[in-house]
Amino acid sequence: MSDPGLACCTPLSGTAMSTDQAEQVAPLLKALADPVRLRLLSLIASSTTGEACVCDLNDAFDLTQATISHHLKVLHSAGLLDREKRGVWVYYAVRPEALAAVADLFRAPALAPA
Amino acid sequence: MSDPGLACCTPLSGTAMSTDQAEQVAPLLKALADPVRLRLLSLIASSTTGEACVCDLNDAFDLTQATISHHLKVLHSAGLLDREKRGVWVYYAVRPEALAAVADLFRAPALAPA
DNA sequence: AACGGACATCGACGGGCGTCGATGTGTCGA
DNA sequence: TCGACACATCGACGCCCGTCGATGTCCGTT
Repeated sequence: MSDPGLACCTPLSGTAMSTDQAEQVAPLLKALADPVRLRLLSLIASSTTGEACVCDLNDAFDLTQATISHHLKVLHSAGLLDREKRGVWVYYAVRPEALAAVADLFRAPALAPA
Repeated sequence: MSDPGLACCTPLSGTAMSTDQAEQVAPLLKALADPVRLRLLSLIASSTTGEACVCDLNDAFDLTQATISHHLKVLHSAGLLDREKRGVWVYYAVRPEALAAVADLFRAPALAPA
């Protein structure tokens, strides 16, 4: 053998993302990686008051109320949405810090070097 | 009934993400929403030459070569990685434009209004 | 107290995804 | 030419995820 393990190695400088970091960030991106949840987030963020109640969001999709509720729960559990119950209705609002954290992810040197 | 359909509506201003947009962006985020693929991207981006061959990446994980190859294919198919074969080895390099596009997503007014 | 509406939760179903071992393809060296 | 290596592809398996209908919980109204 010609010991090929030596020839191809460009040693990968040290500032790469750790396994723990990756496993911490992936769920956040997984929560965003769904067209329905993206539109939900967008609808809430683009509302005049910065928040929206479930009944509004429900009408924007051809999906069951149970499904919308599930998606909102995913976004809320991921820390992307705030949830506030007022009377009979429940209002969701985006958490700008969470979105900013995601945006910074792709400008951090480990992922966007130049 | 008190016609509750009228009371809770905060009309959702017009600049929300369309269904087509959401279905176009979701696959990109889905490609990123995996801890292994995040680390792969990070390892490649943080290498001194800006690229890495599969044999290097393979050693960084406790996964089969087939699995790493699969993840690299996903990232490549999503337009996040460039692929170049040189001799026996295959080198992958990040496409900064694709990452920038993702970063801009979360600074666009539809998702990050303030 | 009783009814109805808003939203969450539950259980189930189907499809997609991550992982694997095995095999195929291309390249280099002996 | 033959063998070894780097990497891709191919089924196959198990599991998670999106969706649904049905049901539960809370609140306001009458």
